[in-house]
Amino acid sequence: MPAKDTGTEQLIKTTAKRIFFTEGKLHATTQDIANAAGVNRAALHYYFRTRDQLIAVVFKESMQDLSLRLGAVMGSEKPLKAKIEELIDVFMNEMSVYPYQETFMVTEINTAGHELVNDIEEGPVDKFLKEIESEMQAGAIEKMNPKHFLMNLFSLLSYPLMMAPLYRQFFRMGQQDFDQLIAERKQLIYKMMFK
Amino acid sequence: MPAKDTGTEQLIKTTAKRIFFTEGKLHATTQDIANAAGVNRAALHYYFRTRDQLIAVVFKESMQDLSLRLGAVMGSEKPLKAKIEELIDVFMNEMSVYPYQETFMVTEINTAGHELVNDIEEGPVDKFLKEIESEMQAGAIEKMNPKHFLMNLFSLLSYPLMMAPLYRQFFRMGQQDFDQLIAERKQLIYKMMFK
Amino acid sequence: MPAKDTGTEQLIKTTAKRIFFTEGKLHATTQDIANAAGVNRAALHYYFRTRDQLIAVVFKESMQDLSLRLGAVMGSEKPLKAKIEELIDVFMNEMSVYPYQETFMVTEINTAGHELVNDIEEGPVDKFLKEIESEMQAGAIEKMNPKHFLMNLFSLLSYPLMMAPLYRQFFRMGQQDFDQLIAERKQLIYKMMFK
Amino acid sequence: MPAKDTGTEQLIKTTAKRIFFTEGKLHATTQDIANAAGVNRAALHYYFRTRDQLIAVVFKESMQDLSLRLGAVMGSEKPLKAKIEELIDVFMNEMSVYPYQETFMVTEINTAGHELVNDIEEGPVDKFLKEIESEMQAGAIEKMNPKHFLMNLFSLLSYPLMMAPLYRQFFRMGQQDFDQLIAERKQLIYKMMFK
DNA sequence: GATGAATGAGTGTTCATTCAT
DNA sequence: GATGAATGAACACTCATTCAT
Repeated sequence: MPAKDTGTEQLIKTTAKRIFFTEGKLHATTQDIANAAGVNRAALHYYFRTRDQLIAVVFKESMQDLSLRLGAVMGSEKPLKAKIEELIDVFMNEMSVYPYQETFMVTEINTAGHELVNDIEEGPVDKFLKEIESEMQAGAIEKMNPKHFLMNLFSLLSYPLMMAPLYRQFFRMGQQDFDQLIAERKQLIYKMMFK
Repeated sequence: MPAKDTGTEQLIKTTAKRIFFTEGKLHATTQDIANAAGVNRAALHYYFRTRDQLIAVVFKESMQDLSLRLGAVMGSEKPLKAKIEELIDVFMNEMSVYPYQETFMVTEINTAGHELVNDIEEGPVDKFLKEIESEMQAGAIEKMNPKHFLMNLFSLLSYPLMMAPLYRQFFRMGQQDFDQLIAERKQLIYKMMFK
Repeated sequence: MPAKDTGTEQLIKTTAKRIFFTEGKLHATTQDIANAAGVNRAALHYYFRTRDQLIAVVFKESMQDLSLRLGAVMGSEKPLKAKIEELIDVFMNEMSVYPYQETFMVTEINTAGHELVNDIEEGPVDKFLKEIESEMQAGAIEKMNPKHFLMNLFSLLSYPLMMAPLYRQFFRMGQQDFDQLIAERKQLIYKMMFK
Repeated sequence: MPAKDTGTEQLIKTTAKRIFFTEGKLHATTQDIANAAGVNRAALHYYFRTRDQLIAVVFKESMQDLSLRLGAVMGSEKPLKAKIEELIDVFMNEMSVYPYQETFMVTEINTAGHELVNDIEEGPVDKFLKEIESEMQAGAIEKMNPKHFLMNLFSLLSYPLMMAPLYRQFFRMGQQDFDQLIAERKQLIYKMMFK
C-alpha cells in the first residue's frame, strides 16, 4: 500500500518559505510555522526531524530553484546583453516575491554549517563566465576577472534591497520615494555593466 | 570622588563587538558574551539592564563610529576622486576588522525596531552628494541620482564580503584564492565608479 | 476521538491548592509545585502558560467553590438561625481543610490585580441580607446595616485562625490548648450573633 | 571616638515601615527600600546584615510599639468600658496610619520563623484579662474565656479592613461608601462587646 | 499520517548579598 | 559610615524535541 500523500509536507515547506522569505520573520519558531500552516508542531518534526533540517531543506530548495531559473537564462542561446537584461528581470522578480530571501541566507550562512550550494550545476555558470570573458575581449565590457562581473551584478541588485530600511532612514525618504528609486535601478545597473 | 571605573563596562562592550562583528556569532547569548569577557552574566545586566539594550548600545556606537569615520572623509577638502579612494580604503579596513558587522546589521534591521541611525549628521552626506552631482555635470561620472552612486559604491564593497561563504562555494574557490579576488576589488571598484 | 485527558492538569491544580492553602507555602515557586506534583516544571507552563495564570485559576476556582457552598446555605429554605449555624459549620470545615486559604487571599489581594470575585451571584447574598434585616426588625438581632452582620460573622470566624501563630505566642498556649480554644468558638460566635 | 550617628539606620527603618505598612508593598525589594530612603542598597546590609533581619527588626519594633501603646491603655486606672473604648480608638488610629501592618504580619507569620512576639510583657495583659473576667462576673459582659473576648475585639476591628478590597467588590460598594461603613464600626463594635 | 502530552536544556532577568575602597 | 562594583543562586519562561497513541 503506497503511502498516501496528504500534501502536509509540501504545505509546511511552502508556509516556511512564506514566513521566512516573504514575511521576513527570520527567527520564526517551529510553533510559528506550525500555526501558520495549520498543523501540529509535532508534524513538523515528523516530516523534517529537526528545525535545522527543515530550514536546510527550505534553504536548499530555494537556492536550487533560483539557480535553476538563473541557469536557464545563462544557458540560453541569446546574446549576452539580452541574457544580462533577463537576469536582472528574473532576479528582481524573485526579490519582489521573496524580499527577505537574501537576508535569510546571510544570517543562515554564518550560523549553521550548511553546505548551502553543493549541488549546483557548473555547466551553465562556466559557459556564462566564458561568454562574459569573450565579450570583454570584444571590448564591450571592461576587462576583469569575469567572476567580478557576476559579483558586481548581484551586488548592485541585492544590497540596496537588503539595506532598504537603513537607506530609507539614511536618505530620509518615504517608502514610496524609495521604491521609485529602486525601480530606477534596473536600467541603471544594466548600463553600468556594459560600456 | 569620581566614580571608580573598573573598565568592565567597556570590556563587555568590546567583547560583544568582537563576538558579534568579528567572530560572527550573531546569536550569541548573554552567557556567551559574559564568558568571553570573563565576567558574571549578571554583570552584563548590571551595566546594560537587558540583552537588547546591550545590543542597541553596541549597535549604535558602531554605527556612529563608522559614520564618523566616513563623514570625516566625505567632509574633507580633497577632490572627489581622492575622497572615493579613501572611502573605499576606510570601508575595507573596517570590514577586515569587523567582517560580520554588516551581516549583524542586516539581521538586526528586521528584528528589533531600532531607530538604527537616527542621529547621523546630514551635513557631510548632503555636501558629498552635491559634490558627486557637480562631478556628474563635469562629465567624470555617469549621470544619475547621486544616491544611486553612493548605493552602488557600498553595494560593490559590501555584498561580496557578506556573501563570501556562498561565493566561495559557488566559484569552488579556496579561502586564499577568494581573499585574493576580494583584494582586487579595491581598484576595480574605484575604476567602476568613474569614467 | 476525544482529547486524551491524562489528569495532569487537574493534578497540578490540586497540588497547587494543597501547597498554597493547606501547607501554607505562600511563596511556593513553580519548581516547588512541579516537584510536589511529580511533573516537569515545563508541564506547568504547558497547561497554564504562566505562574500567575495558574494562581489565578486556583484562586478563582477556590473562591467560586466556597461561594457556591456558602450560597447554597444562604439560599436554602431553613430559618435564619439554622442557616447561620450551618454557615459557621461550612466555614470552619473549609478552614480545617484549607487553613491558609484566607491568608493566601490576603496576600494576593494586595499584589496582583485580580478581579478576585467578579462572577459571584448576587442573588443568594441579597436575599440573605434581606432576611437578616427582617430578623432585625423582629428584634432577634441587634439593629445595624446587615453588611456589618455578615462582616462580623466572618471576622469572628476567620481572624483568630489567621493569627493563630501570633495568638499562641501571645497567650503562651500550646497547639492543643489553642485548638481547644478555637473549637469553643463555634458556639460562642453563634451566641454572639443573636440576642 | 564615639561612632557618629548619621541617622541612616533610623531612616532605613522608618522608610521600610512606610513602604511595608503604609504603602502596602509587601514584596518590596531591598532596592525599593534603599531607593525610597535615598541610600545605597549596600547600606541596608551594612546596618541590618540581611533583608530578613531588617524585616525582623521592623516587625519586632512595630509589634513592641503597638503592644506598648495597647499595654498603656490596658494598664491604666480607668474603668474597663473606658479602656475598651480607648483600645478601639488606638487600634483604629494605628490602622489608619499603617493600614497594611496586619496584612504584612499575616504574610510574615507563615514564611519566616520569626519568634514574632517573644518579649511582650505579660503584666498588663494578664491584669486586663482579669478585669474582663471580673466584669463578666458582674454581668456586664457575656461569660466566656476572656481570651475570646480579646480575640473577638481584634477580629471585629481588623478583619474587615484587611479584607476591604474583597468586601468592596463583594458588596459592590465604592471607596467612599465603604469608608463610611467602616467608620460606623467603631461604635458598633463597642456595643457588641458589652451585652 | 498526525497529534496531544510531556520534557530537558537553556535564556534572559532579578535579587540579596559581599567586598574592596 | 557608606558605596559602586560584581556575583551566585534562583526564577519564570521558551523552545525544539520525543513518544505513546
